[in-house]
Amino acid sequence: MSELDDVVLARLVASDQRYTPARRALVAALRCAGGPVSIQEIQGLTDDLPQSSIYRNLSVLEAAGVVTRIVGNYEFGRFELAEDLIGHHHHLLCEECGAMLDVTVPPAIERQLDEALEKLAKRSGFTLHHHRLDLVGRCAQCK
Amino acid sequence: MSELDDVVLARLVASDQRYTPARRALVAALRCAGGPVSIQEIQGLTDDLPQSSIYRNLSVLEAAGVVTRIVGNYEFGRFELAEDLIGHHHHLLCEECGAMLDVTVPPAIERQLDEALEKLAKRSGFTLHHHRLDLVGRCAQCK
DNA sequence: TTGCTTGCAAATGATTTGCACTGCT
DNA sequence: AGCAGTGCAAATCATTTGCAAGCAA
Repeated sequence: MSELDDVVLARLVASDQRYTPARRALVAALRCAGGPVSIQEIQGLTDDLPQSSIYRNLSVLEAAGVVTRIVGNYEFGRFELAEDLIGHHHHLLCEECGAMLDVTVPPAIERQLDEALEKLAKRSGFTLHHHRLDLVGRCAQCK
Repeated sequence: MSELDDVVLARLVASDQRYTPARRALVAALRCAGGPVSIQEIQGLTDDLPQSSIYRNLSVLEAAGVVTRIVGNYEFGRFELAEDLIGHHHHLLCEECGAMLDVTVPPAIERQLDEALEKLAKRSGFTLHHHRLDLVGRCAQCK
């Protein structure tokens, strides 16, 4: 049981939830993925959990703040571990095959961006919680 | 008939499509909206076009390069005029009410960002086409 | 007339939910 | 025993599509 598991367990307990085998399998699958994964990919990574269980347990994990659900371009939903577990990052999104990969922007850029966005948001009376940045293009395989 | 209509007409013709009243109504609705709008909002903005016509015509307009389809946070799809028609911009996204508003980032920031992202993309063997930046938070009304 | 467009209703596909059952505690 | 978690199948919701009728070139 790794450090990550400890944190996950703590958050589930805080939400009055158990850390069941199915949930462990989901967290393990998300951890080894290099980016947000779809339900189908999760089914491949785990031993064929039924879809409904995947959806239901991902909802529980999301409510506990362990998992984040995002949506790619068109397609369906994708899931990843929460940013405070794996660090702030962004995504490379392949227009050809729909793959999504994690990518980290240099802190200097990130900082400048945050400052600029904060000003912009304020100008619109907007309370900024966070930003989302995707790099859209074509991945190495689809070139 | 405005300048925008001329461009739209030209692109539709280039796609072997007509600029019908329904399509004009859609373009007009998208033009007066201050950001990407949902199908429901479009239904409110136009004189109750049937959903299927809205979807079908938006597809035609998207194929002609006039309209871009994006997807908000969870919810459903949203549509806006193509960036080359209304200019490069980003979105303010309200977590509370789901509203999406256009926002423009200062060119200086935009330029630095582009350079940094281009380097990052190259490092992953990725061909960068464009980027997408959303400011997520709470809008003035939902504060 | 010929073919694109329309509008309804039915089909699709991702996601959610009802319900009976299993397995912890 | 009591309650949360499971898995199937049915329901839901946005979106797409088939098809018959309308309209424009």
